[in-house]
Amino acid sequence: MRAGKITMQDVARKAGVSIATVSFVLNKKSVQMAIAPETRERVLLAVKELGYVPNAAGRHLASGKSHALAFVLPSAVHLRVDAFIPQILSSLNEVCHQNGFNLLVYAIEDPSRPDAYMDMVHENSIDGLFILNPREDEEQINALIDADFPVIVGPGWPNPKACGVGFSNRHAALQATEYLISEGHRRIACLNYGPENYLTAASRYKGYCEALAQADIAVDKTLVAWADFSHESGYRAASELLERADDFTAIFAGNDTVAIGAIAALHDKGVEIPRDISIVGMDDIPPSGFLSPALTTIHVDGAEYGRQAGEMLISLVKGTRPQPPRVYLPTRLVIRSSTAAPPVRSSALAGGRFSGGICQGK
Amino acid sequence: MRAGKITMQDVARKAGVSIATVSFVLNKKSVQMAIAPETRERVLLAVKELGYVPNAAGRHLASGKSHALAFVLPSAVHLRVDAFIPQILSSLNEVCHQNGFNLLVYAIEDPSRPDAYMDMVHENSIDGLFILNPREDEEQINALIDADFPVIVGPGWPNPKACGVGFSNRHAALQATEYLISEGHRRIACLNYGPENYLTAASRYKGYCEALAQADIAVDKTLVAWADFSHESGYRAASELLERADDFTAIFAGNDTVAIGAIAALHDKGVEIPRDISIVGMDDIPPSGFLSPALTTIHVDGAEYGRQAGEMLISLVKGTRPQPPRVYLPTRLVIRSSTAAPPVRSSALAGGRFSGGICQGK
DNA sequence: GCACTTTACTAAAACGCTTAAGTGCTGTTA
DNA sequence: TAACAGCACTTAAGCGTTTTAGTAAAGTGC
Repeated sequence: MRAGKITMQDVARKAGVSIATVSFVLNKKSVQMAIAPETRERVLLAVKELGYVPNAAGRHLASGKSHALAFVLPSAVHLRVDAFIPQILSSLNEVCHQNGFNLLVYAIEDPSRPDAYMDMVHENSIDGLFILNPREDEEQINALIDADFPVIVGPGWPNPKACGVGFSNRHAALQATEYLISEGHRRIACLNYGPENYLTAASRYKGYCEALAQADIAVDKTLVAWADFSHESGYRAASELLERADDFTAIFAGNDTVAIGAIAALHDKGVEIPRDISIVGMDDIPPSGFLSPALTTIHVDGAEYGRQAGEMLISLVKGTRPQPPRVYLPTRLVIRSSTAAPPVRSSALAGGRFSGGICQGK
Repeated sequence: MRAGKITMQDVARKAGVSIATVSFVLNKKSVQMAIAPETRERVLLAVKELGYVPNAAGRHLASGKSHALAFVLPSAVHLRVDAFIPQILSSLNEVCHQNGFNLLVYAIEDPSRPDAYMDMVHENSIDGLFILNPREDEEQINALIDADFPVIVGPGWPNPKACGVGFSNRHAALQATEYLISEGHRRIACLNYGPENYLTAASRYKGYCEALAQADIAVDKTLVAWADFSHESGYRAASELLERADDFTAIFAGNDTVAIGAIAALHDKGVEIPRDISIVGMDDIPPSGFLSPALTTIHVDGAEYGRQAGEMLISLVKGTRPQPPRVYLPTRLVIRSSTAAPPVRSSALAGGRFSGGICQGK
């Protein structure tokens, strides 16, 4: 890169000490080695005057630590369209850099090689892994966890040694669907996001079914549609739903992104929201409060998600098991104006765009 | 991490060759060293049988190459709320991994240390840098470019040696504003995104001014508002605009994100879009086509943006100056339903300044 | 004042790879 | 047949750190 590379050797020479001393001064944490204050100052001065910056590769090789963490996403498409992810990424970025870690992003593109990111582990390019929404069949993940490689997964991951952050997708979907039921809806469609083998999507579907079961409503498969991650797919799935059935009064959407697509579809078909059909989403992505109608949804704090994941992972990398090892973030219902009682009874219920109105704790 | 680390030494022993031979076999590009096919097979077999994966730190130290590229964002807030960025990130992710590079993300959080990412360069943690929307006053960037460190900036970067991808913000804003003018609007408000010293926001503002000038319309500062990056700020700025003036018939929004906020504000004030006020955004983020009304905007291919930036950067890292070194991506106007001709009024026929305010209420 | 700990350092061995320079070969050419 | 070139390797010198083991000098206990 730059012509005259400054190494520890240069600093040592300038300060009149050995490179070991420079190293000890720079890694102050190493208390086992006493350094005279006067020497320390001399070294620090030399560092400043020469503009020395430690070389990452040398440090990496000698210490075995890369000072890098990876954020693994289950799908590149998901990253491209879902506004929930950038919030996680943004706070993860903050936590990492504040703690001196670099942040690698790895979005899986090739579904036939879902664990290609493992190379980063085997190459020793990273010190830890935060895997968003892993599929349960990834045996490699358990191998890593069992080998004490720092990994953060979801809190429901079926390995007692695992550490995780997240929220209960099942419970959140239950909350959303229960709310629709409490408003008087009985014919509630379900618009899933992501393929059926996508664990979070499946959990949300499970929550939907559970809510219906609690209210003694049978799940009607003609009211269940599977979108993928995009707005387009939400639009398409909602259109299909409207063609298949004309008697549902509400839609539970697996996330806000497909909900936005669905709203557009309903709008184009002349359906008025919430007068004719109510819709509730999930995630409370940034635009949700600014739609017309503003979207009723389940709020999850994406920034907190990223922050906690980052902090847990860093603690794991430093050798401390985070306490508690599994964190379920609270989710809360935010009632805005995309939901109301079904057509038979008319009632207006709307919340503000910013506050989101009524909160129902978890 | 894993207990029994396999090194080149192990592979060499197993194949009955020296570690240099293993290295030459693995880095097939190095044609300068001839290897007998039979030996090559033996080495490859040993690699496979032992499950050898090269160690990133060793390779990095010896070669001076980190095999990592960094994507630098000017603001963490921008990342958090702007849906345009994930599209760039997603395709950048793809290009990087296909070419054997890791992708680091660095969003600047602390505006007082805007060049903190430079540490990654000086530490030699990265082989190249893609800086999205850098501020022109970052002298460090020119220092890097002059020192032949691989950097991709915007195509308008004022350094003849610089390589860049992007699109003309000025021209795109011009396109958008010209369209409003061609529809008959004369009183056009401008809702900038980002602070005034944010280069892209300033360029878009410039394009707006230019379009007005071409049509002999004076820029009226009471019709110019500065939001930041978020939907909220767009909402607030549009509200202020409505309070300050009641005679504008269109809004040019600096990006779709603030446009979404503005639409919500107009909606809440009882303004109907596009009947009372037209609005045009910029970027064509994924939800824009699914809003009600669907947003007229300037389309930019975010995925192509990321892909080209990635490819150019990789070519630079490999020592080849990309041809052409500066790419302006096309932008095109996408007309949806948030724009129309201004409300018909007698004074509209006269042209010039309007005396009568338009009916904005109901 | 002798053995001892403590203090403040240094020497040098890793860490795992790349790569320039060298080493025997066999085959070719003058 | 000597000189040389090409082939298929190996040797070994780094790359820039960290860290263990060691050492000289000063301090402490009795």
